[in-house]
Amino acid sequence: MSYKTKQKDVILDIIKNKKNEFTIKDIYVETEKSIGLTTIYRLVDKLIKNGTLSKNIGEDNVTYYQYLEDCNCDNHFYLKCTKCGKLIHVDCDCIGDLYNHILSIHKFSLSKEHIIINGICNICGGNV
Amino acid sequence: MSYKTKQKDVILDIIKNKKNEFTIKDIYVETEKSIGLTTIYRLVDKLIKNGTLSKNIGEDNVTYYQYLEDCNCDNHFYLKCTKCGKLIHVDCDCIGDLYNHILSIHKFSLSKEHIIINGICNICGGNV
DNA sequence: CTAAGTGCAAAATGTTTGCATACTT
DNA sequence: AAGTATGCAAACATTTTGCACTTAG
Repeated sequence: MSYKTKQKDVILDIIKNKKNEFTIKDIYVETEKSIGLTTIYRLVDKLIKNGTLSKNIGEDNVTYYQYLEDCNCDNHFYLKCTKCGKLIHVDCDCIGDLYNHILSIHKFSLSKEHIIINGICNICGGNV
Repeated sequence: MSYKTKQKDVILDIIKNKKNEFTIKDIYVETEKSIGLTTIYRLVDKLIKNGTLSKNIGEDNVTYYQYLEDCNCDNHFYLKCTKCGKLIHVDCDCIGDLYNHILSIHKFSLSKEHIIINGICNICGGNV
C-alpha cells in the first residue's frame, strides 16, 4: 500500500529533527534541492492526514508545519510559543480535567490527540 | 489616522454577521464583487492585527477567517468544531484555572484573549 | 489641502496536476 | 508484472505591489 523510498526516508529524517515550525521550502533547501518540491508537498500532505504534522498559517501568510512527536501518554497536549515558535509537549492531568469538564458542562468533545494552545513561553516572556 | 469609508462599513457588516469560518472570496462574492479584492485583503489584514479576526488554514489549503466577537468577559475562550466550523464562545472559570495552573506549573503564559481549542461539537458528535 | 483608502492590472508566490519515467514489492 | 512514487513543466490559485485616482477629515 505504501512503498519505502529514499526520498521519504530523507524527508522524514529532516522533519523528525525539527523542534520548531518549518516550511516546505526549509525542507527543500535542507535536502539541497535534491528532492522535488512536488514530492515534498505530497509526503507532507500525507503526514498531515495521519497526524504526524500540524499545519498553520502565520500573520506573514506563510504556511508552517510542525512535527508532533509520537508519544504514549494518556493526557497530553502542546503549548506553542507564538513568539519563538517552539512547541512544548506537556503530559499532565490538567488537560484530562479540562476535557471532562468541557464535555460534561459545555457538551463539547475536545480533540484527544492534537490540542495546541498558544501563548508565550517563559524564555520569551522574560523579555517582554 | 483611519478613515471611515463605505467599503469598510460594508465589509465589516458582512464579517460581523458570520458565525462560522469564511474566506476572502466569500466576502467578495457577498458584496457582489462591488468591492475590489485588494481592498478586502487590506482590511482583513488589519482586522487580524487588531484581533477582530483569526486566521487558519484548512486541510484543503484554503485560508479561512473567523470573526471573534467583542466581549467583556474576564475568563473566556473559544471552542471550534473542526467538523462544522462553528466557533463557540465560552465564558467559564475553567480557563482561568487552566491559565493559572499552566503559568505556575508549566511556566507558560497562555494567550489571554484568543484561545481557540479544537474539537467536535455535540451536534456533529451525535453523528459519529 | 493632506492623509488615507480604493481598485485595476501586473507581478510574485505558493500549490496542484498531467504525464512519462523509475522504483518497490 | 502491477502498483506506487518521483520530478519536471505547465496550469492554477492566491496574495501582494505599483500606481493613478478618489474620498474623508
